[in-house]
Amino acid sequence: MKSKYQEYIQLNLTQIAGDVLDAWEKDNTFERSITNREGKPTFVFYEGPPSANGMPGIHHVISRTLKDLVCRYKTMRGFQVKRKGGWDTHGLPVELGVEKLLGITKEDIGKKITVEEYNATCRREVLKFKDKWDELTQKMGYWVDLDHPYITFENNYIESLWWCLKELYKKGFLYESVSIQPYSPAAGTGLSSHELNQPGTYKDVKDTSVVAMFKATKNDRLKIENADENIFFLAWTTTPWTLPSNLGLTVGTNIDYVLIKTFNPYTHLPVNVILAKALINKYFKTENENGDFSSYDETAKLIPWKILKEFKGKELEGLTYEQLLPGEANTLEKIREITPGAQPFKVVTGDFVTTEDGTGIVHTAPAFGADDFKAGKKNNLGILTLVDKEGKFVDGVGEFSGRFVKNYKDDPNYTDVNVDISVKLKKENRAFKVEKYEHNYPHCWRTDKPIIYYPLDAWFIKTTAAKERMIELNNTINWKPASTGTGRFGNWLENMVDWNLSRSRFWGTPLPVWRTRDDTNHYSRLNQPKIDSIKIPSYEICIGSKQEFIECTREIENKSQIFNGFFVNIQKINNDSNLLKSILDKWQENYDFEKTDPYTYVYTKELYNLIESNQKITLENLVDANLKSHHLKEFLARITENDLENIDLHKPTIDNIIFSNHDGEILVRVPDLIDVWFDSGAMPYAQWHFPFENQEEFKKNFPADFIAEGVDQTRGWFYTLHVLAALLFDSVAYKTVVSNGLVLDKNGVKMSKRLGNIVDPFETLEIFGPDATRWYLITNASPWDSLKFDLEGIKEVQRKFFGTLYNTYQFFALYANVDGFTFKEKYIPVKERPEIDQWIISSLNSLIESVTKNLDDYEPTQAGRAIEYFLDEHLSNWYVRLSRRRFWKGEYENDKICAYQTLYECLQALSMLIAPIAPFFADWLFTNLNTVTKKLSQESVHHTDFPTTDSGLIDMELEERMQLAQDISSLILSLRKKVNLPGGQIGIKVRQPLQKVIIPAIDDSFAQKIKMVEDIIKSETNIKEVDILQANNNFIKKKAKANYKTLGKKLGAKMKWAAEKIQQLGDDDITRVLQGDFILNTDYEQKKESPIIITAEDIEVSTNEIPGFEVAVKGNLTVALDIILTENLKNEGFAREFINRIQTLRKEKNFDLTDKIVVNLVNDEVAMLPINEFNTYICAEILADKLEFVPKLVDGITIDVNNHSLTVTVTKKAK
RNA sequence: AGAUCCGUAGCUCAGCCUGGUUAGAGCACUACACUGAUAAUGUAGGGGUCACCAGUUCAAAUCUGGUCGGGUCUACCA
Repeated sequence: MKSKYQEYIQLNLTQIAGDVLDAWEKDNTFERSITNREGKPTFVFYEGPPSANGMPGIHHVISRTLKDLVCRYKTMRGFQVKRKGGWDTHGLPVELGVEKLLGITKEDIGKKITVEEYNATCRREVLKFKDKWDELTQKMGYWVDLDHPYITFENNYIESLWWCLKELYKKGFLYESVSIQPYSPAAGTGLSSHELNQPGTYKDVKDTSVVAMFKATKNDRLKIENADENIFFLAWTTTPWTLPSNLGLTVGTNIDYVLIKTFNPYTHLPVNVILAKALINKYFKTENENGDFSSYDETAKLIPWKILKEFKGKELEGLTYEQLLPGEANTLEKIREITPGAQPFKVVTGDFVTTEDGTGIVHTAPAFGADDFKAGKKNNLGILTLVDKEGKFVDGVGEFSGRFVKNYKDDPNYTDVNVDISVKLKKENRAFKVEKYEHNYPHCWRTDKPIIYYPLDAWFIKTTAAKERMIELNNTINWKPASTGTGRFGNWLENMVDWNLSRSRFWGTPLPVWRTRDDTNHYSRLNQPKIDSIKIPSYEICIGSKQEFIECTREIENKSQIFNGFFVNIQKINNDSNLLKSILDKWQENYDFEKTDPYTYVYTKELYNLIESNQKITLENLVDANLKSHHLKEFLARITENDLENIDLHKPTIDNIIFSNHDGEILVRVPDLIDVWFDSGAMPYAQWHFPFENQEEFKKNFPADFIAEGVDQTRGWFYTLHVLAALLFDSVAYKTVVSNGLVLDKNGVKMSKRLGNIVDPFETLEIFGPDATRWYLITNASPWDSLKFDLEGIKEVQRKFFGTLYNTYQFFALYANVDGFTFKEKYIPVKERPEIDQWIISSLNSLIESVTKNLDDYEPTQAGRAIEYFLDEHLSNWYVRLSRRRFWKGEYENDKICAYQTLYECLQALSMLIAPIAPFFADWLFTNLNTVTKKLSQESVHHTDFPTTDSGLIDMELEERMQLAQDISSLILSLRKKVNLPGGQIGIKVRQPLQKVIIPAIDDSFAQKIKMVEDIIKSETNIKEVDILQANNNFIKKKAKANYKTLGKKLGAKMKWAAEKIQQLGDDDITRVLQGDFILNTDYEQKKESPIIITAEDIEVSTNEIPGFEVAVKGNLTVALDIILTENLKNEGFAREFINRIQTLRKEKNFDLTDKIVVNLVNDEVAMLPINEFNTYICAEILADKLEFVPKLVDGITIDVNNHSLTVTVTKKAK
């Protein structure tokens, strides 16, 4: 045990952190903080996995500080808080990084580089910066288990994901469907929403837009005089290339439409058009309404128009129209070939229609828009995809066939087909307005070409099936801030769509669905999408575990079917193509595929071709050719138990696994991978390899009590966690979620590598230390507000908060070491200590209460600010300042011990209170204190219990009194500064004692309060007496002010008048108001008004005038200072000034605090009187044994006391 | 385009929920003081159209509606 408190020369936060970190590592402090709490209730925290293929930034420090502080706090509150780390390792960012590294594009994968090599690179690259992350984690003091993290690419992890998927599959929540997705014809690939949200993808472009005229077919409902013929629906589009694929027009049910008689501005033919009433102004000039039709010709500038009729959208529903751009490829027959029974070319209703743009009638091409697709499906419009995957028109679209809808090939001679379409429509009297339109349109970030929306096959999770339940569950979640939960997240849930799960990529969790060749698949290869959703082909299995590779059982048509798993040796097939050929030959002998099975025929022929031309054969080729497992037995190996351990569940290994059913039909895996968000959303289960292992562990750790991430995860991780918990376990995944805001640079701009305004977290931690950095991040702004990160702010925290705390400790250590205080004396009950001790302990307990409440509420900013306030305003600037003398004066007896015990308690409590936010400094402070006193058995502050409030020690009245003392002292000091002395001198130094201060009391209790703190005021301001003027004196003048709150309610409009009146009330009137009723409008009878009666509660009384004194006022507090300096006071002032000079000399000479000294002065008339008069006092202050005047001094030093020179010697007395 | 957060002193933020009197802190700046905690501290000063507009009200930084600016998320935009 040390007997002395460690003292330091200078505060070095970085060094403290380093030392403490070493100690933590040596003592396994983190591990023990968890094992210590074995058997205690658990507090469950989930770590959102970061991706380690990028460097950590300062913004990671904030969310991790937040997570860490909550976990540390809960640990100190007695919970066991396990924190498993994790790594997000799949996904696009990783793939893109690797592609950049290898200098390849997606198309090269499988060609220039094998999938195997590619994935191996991803696996290697993904944890590239793991060391850096681990370093950051440690240096910033983030306690998380780095030794047993979950890693999303590990087999066990993937297996759990598969279990989840199979559960969803069994419930019918996992389905395949065609959907309209962003697609880049230039790159030949679909794009994820993530890719679409890369910076710079949305660009303002000018496109040719056209308002097309769809001619209505004759119909009774449209039978209108003079308008039976030539009725057109106007519909606007910015993508004229979608017009040949048009199959419907969508109107809004409740939108008002009008039928207008006018002329086509291009052809000048009389037409009647239908559009939304709200949009008339867009196409017609008001002044031309009901213009002259008869004189109109093509030279006329003004086009007359008039409204013939109005409809609601509902009334238009079901009307039909003539196809706009008929061709061979889009005849009704063709449409019905693809979508049997389709009823296209009619008006339907949809809630997505607005009157913001266009005409209020939406041109609907189901293949090229998600809304269109939905509308098409709902109304049986059919589907037409007259543009192929390269982005050009297919055959049979007349003169447009073969033309690219945008310039995808960088053809210098490209002419815009959209313009040509518009021209054609103009000529045919089918265009009402053609113009360039500037809008924001997404582009493929890789090729910089505009994307199109295109139907693609995809797998979905049917989140919409549980929408209501998910909203219900969300309402039980504690969101910080609440608005994110109800707003951003709640809204998102309300507008939920099914989760598009599939990704056509290479590095990710494979979708574990195997199926037989089915003809619908061929559809898509023939460039037509499947329309039937949720259609399960006859043989399809979803694999939920590795075990099922050996054998998977599935109920099909009420029969249990067994599927066996095999490895396919593709290499052998390719090496031994003769063997394959002979198998094919033998099989073909017995069948005439050309007649019985045209698909098999086509694909068998293709397979022969491949063999003959010595090209690579894939598994797909074999399955297409309809080969069965018994045909291929030479190339297959049954999967056994022994294999299971080593199967890599990634591509391409997994794609070489097939299943066969009892007929030998082969099932191959569908090519998709799953969205990486599924990886992270399933971490509650997958991190434990649930349900294959750790079932108990899982139960104890689900759902989470708390998670926290950036607000950008709201629709990312927070959403996927929520979806999976709701669908799989009908539960929330987390009870509290804190979403923190962004970290911006000091100018409020988002940090990005591009702008070079990134703050390096390592450098920051190195320079300022982790504690100051964490404290700054937490207290500067609420976690959910975006934070303008400024290093100056950390500096301020360092100096102001940690500097002050360090100084306070240093002060304590200095004197405690002198006096040998080690808390060995009996504990003195707080109630028996001096009032100032009781006060600071009361404040401390109030602080504990507030910190606890705020941390329980996940409001760390408030907690931190409360601690700052306490330390600065209460402990340092008041308690220590006022108590200073108690520490260094007098004997080591009761009062001094009280002071030590009190300050010690405050420091110890502070070390605990700040422990969650500033873990290193807290432990440093705690250990410095505790190694000497051994008050607590724990070796680390993080193993202690968080302080609890002792409400018996809180004395609100005392705290109020002390506040009063502080305010009064502050007023007196300001008066001292202000007063003018006769000699022209401004201000009186605090060292110069003054006789008295006068404080008028509004009432008796106020007087009583001041009385109780008068000693403090006297010593703090160096004043001899405090004169309290009782309430009922005649000396002071009262002033009244209206209480707007109470009076406002009573008086309303008369308030202003009353306020002025009250302002003017004299002393007597005020007294009467205070004593009872008072009528403000004395002339109410004359004016026939009702009397305005005011009572004590309606006015606030203050005194701001004391005749003959200079006064200072703050609120209802007034002080007046007596500034007359008597000889006696002057002498004392002189003595104190002299003390100050000697003390400075002591310090300059580096004497110890306890050194006794001898002081000699050269005889001096001026100094003689005061110094002799206060000799004893001076000696006590400066620790002098002797203070004498002598005639002459050798080596004397000249000092200046109140503008008077003195020669002195100060010598240390031999011990 | 929708949702959401933000806009108060040169800077960082309180105050807004629950309307009320002269809108507060800290930093920075200036001056003066204090001093055995001293790279600390105190006092004073300058510095604000509380983004803008309208409304409700006796009274608006605060409540309501809108506009503008900034951030973020989401998006399928005809």
